Amino acid sequence: MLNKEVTIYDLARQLHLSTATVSRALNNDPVVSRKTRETIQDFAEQMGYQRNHFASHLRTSKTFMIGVIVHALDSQFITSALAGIEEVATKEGYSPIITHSRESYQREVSNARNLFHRRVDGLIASLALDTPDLNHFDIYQDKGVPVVFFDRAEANSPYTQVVIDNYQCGYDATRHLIDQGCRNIMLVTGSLHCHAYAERHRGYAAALADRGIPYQPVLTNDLCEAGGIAAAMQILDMPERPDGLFITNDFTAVVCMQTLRQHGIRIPQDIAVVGFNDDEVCKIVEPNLTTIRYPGKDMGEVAALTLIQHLTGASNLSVMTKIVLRSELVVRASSLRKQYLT
Amino acid sequence: MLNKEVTIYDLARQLHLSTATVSRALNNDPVVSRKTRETIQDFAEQMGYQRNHFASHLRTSKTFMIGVIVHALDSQFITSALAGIEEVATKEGYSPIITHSRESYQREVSNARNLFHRRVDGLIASLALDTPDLNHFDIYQDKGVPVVFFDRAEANSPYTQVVIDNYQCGYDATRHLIDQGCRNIMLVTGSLHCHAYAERHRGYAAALADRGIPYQPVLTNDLCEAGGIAAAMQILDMPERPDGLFITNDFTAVVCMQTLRQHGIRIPQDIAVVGFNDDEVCKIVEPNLTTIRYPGKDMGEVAALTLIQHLTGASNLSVMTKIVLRSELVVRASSLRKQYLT
DNA sequence: TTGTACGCGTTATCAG
DNA sequence: CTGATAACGCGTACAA
Repeated sequence: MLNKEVTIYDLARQLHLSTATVSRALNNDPVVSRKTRETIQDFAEQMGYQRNHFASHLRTSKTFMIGVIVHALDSQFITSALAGIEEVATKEGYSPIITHSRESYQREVSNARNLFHRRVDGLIASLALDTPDLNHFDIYQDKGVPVVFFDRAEANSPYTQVVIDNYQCGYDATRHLIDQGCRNIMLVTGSLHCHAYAERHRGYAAALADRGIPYQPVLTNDLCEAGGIAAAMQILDMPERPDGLFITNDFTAVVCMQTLRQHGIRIPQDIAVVGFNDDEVCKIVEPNLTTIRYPGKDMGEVAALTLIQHLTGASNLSVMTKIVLRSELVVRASSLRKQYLT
Repeated sequence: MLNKEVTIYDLARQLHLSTATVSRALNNDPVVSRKTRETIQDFAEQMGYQRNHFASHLRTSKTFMIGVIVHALDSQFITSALAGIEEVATKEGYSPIITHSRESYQREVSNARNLFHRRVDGLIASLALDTPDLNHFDIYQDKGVPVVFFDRAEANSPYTQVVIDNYQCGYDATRHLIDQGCRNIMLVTGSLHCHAYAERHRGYAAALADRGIPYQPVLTNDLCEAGGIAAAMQILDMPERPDGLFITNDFTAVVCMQTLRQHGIRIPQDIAVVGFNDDEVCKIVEPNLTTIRYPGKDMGEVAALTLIQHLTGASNLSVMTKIVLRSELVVRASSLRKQYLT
């Protein structure tokens, strides 16, 4: 149990070499003769030597840890992104420390501090809904620890962001509904203080304006199960119901759609629906949900790779302000209303 | 950018005290006079001092990091468990390092090594499907680093496990199908080498035996989307189709069910279906899926709490071999076949 | 190509 | 109650 750890001292002593040589050999420093290097490496292996990262990092101040802050864990998009981050990071010899703000600015701040405390080499973050500013990342900026935002980022910040073109997505989704004959299209989305949602909203409004279609007041809510039901109930209560819905979250869209159907609304004949993310549930719900494909895994991979390449000096984050990934409209039955029009 | 870190030396020098006193004060050691302690703490705060965990842990060999190995990230059950782990760990001052074996024994081994390397204070793990033994955890055992398994654990191991009663779940699900008039019940599940699946299978067989119903050959597959489709196709090809299906994964069950329906099978009239996990999709698919509720978040919380209490000495893992959480059958439309029987 | 010796920031031991 | 000092294990000038 309390087996003393094997250290480079032990190796050095038993091999009648100096710790310096051992250290160099273990780091594969070519300055050490190939033969000596191999002898040392083999012996280390055999002795069950394991580098003590703490001592090592105390010297080098590199931790090979990457901090991650996500705003949620119950979203398929986010967990895909995490899978991407984990995969790339592990391959490159970094370990991600994942924290979770649960959409709380306060927890986001404390996570940021905590990770900084732990001396992560870099940070990947997606903002909480109510995050008003980026001041809690100043410590990173000040100390030159790179930060990459993904998904939820602020518009103008000195940090690199990996995102999709939310404006275009909003435009495309809305345009598609218009093309399907909708003239009274309602947007159900998250807080417009969040830049991503604001952009989708801007795209929505632009698509309407381009066709001279009147703008509808927007419904904002938490985009959870309750939000979907609430949206449906509000729509049912409206004197003049919309004929198209663009809901910027698949799960909420699905719940909303089902609630509407339970009250006799036909999808897509009465109301066409478009979601956002392309979660698996889109292909399960009846009718299958039209949505925007949002490549979570790719986004995680790109964010991690970008950060790590910066850390290894292979590239430089400061020249890149924004990386935009491909996203696209995926048309399924829930929005194909045109065929039913007389 | 290259602001030199504030260290206890800086504090000591400026306060005309020794580093020993400063260190003690920062750890709130009551041996230091209250007044001195406060002076030091205030000054540290004001100077923006931050403890260097690496130096500290080099001395104490405590890292306040918990390793986590999961077999998947694309499962709602697992991400709920992760949320539970993250929440408890953070509250207790620990940071989880999450790794992902993607159902690969090899990656599980390398994750285990890597986390051990990083000197985590403890480990929480759920095994990959094809993990043949627990030898890769011997290093933890040898060094006295506690390990807790959850969800996927081995039957007889010296490690504490947090699980549900998979035998009982299998029994209850099967019994329910029998009660609904099914007499030809097929089990679709993951590899029976995995203890959890083996237990569900044992429960299934026992329920059949108790009622003298013939046992059906079991269909095992990867319990993914393709697995659901494959299972459906096999069933469609059978000369004598089952009238009940117990599929030990909701998503697979849903896909299977939909494929069957596309081929004219009525659910539950022709075939009643029961899933496993109680993912959100159960309430979205038509008909709603009967399933076993598997409390992911609770399981994560319990696993983390158990581990941390052991670490803090508040309890002792070695006396607990197994913690069984509550699980239950949730009946929905997909299995209510009795009403249709003449 | 290898060795010597010091420093990284803390905590622990011992002595005051 | 406080101080001096030796570890902890590693990496790296500098010297040989």
